[in-house]
Amino acid sequence: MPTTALHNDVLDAVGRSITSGDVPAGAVLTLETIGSEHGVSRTVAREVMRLLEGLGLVRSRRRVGIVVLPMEDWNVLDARVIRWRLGGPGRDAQLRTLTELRHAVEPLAAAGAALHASDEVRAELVDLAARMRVLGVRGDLEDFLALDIRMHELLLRASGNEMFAALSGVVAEVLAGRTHLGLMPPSPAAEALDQHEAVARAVASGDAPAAETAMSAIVGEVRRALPDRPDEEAS
Amino acid sequence: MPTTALHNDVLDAVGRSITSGDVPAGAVLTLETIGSEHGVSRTVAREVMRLLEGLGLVRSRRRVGIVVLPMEDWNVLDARVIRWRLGGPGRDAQLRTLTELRHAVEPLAAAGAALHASDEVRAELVDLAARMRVLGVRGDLEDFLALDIRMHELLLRASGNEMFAALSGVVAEVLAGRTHLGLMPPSPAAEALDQHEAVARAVASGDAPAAETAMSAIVGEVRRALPDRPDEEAS
DNA sequence: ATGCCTCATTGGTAACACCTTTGGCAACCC
DNA sequence: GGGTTGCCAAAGGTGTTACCAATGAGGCAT
Repeated sequence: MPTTALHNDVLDAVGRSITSGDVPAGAVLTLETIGSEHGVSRTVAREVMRLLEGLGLVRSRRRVGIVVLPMEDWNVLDARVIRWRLGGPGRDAQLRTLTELRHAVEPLAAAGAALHASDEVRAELVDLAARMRVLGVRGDLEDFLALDIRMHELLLRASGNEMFAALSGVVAEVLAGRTHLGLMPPSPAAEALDQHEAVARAVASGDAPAAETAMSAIVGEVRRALPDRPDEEAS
Repeated sequence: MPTTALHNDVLDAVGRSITSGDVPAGAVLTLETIGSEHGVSRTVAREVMRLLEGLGLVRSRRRVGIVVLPMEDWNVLDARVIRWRLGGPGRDAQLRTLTELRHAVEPLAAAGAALHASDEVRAELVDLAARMRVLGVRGDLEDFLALDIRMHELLLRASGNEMFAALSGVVAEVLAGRTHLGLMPPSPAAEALDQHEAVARAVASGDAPAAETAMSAIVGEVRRALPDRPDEEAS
């Protein structure tokens, strides 16, 4: 809860209604309707609108109102937009594109971590991988998830690239969404546990290429486990 | 020019002063100072502050004011933040991290384009690569840049992943920054021209792995050409 | 068609009341 | 005396209302 509840509530409500497609592109809102719809004054409706404009969801034009923009204009990399879309009807497609993004970024981030991580981080990664194995074989999905998130976050933050680090929240949300949506097997695949340990070992020993390939295997596996896109070649 | 000039001017000014480190983390502003500093009312100062808050640059707290946040909290993937940082003193480091991001994303995007691009896009890519060779050997950097940007933008947009597509503006800015900052040889390397043609051919023929490796070569080459990282924080 | 007018709606300002938090100050207890 | 507690006042964001300016879409008249 960064700011006050008021703005966030209205922002969330309007943002969700747009990203869900409930209010389609081309639709026109006015400050008046936004305000009265949510019981706030025109001033805060304007601030909310500014935020939405900053996210590329709408564009305000004089005399006409606040027009909803098509998806091409959205800041789809923004954490709020991602969260809204993950909560809406496009959830599956969103998970797919995010997983592809992970596939692009996380291997390189792991390689970077192998080069730049502090000794503390290297040690924690090894520890995390070991504990993940324990929880994994036990089938304790919820606690496993927490460690999984922690591990990926650590790697991204230690990558030496703040662009990658900025994606750690997104990755966390993808991981959480995956297990809470029942897209995980009852107990993580042994291969996944192996690969997590491989990444931790590679980072700990500063072997960037090994970290990259191991991480690539992790994400690639997940990607394959996801519902295939309609027109993609059947694997 | 998304919104009105007024907001953008103030937003740019304050955003730049923060991202440049001119106003350090922990510094405290007030709506009053922002407003009077830039000759605007408190209301628009508040809207600007909300935007900055949305970008993770500041956080407003009652009774204390608007505190500048450390870089870890910034939305470094936002186009505005990137633009500000590219114009500031951290430009070189920013170019490095962005190039790493390109290295992560563009090969996968090219592979995606090989699978999903329309026939028109495939044809345009081949045409672009051919014209790039002509301009490249001629040493016409400015026109070459335009085609280069167009080609990368096309690939990202055709990748079938809106996350990748959302990065096309960023890539364009990196490419432009690179040539305008004199980081390009007087005439593009022959190998780069070859690889661009290879990408175009691979996408045209639907060969995703070839497109991926060729694009990886393009970005990897650029990455190597960049000044090696100067041990992070050397002022 | 062309040009002008109207008016809805955003852009921007000002003044106000409210609420939260901070920091000081004093009282109080050990 | 020193530290804890409690109260108070001011600072500054939060939210509202009222008001006017600018603008551009659509209609109307020529």
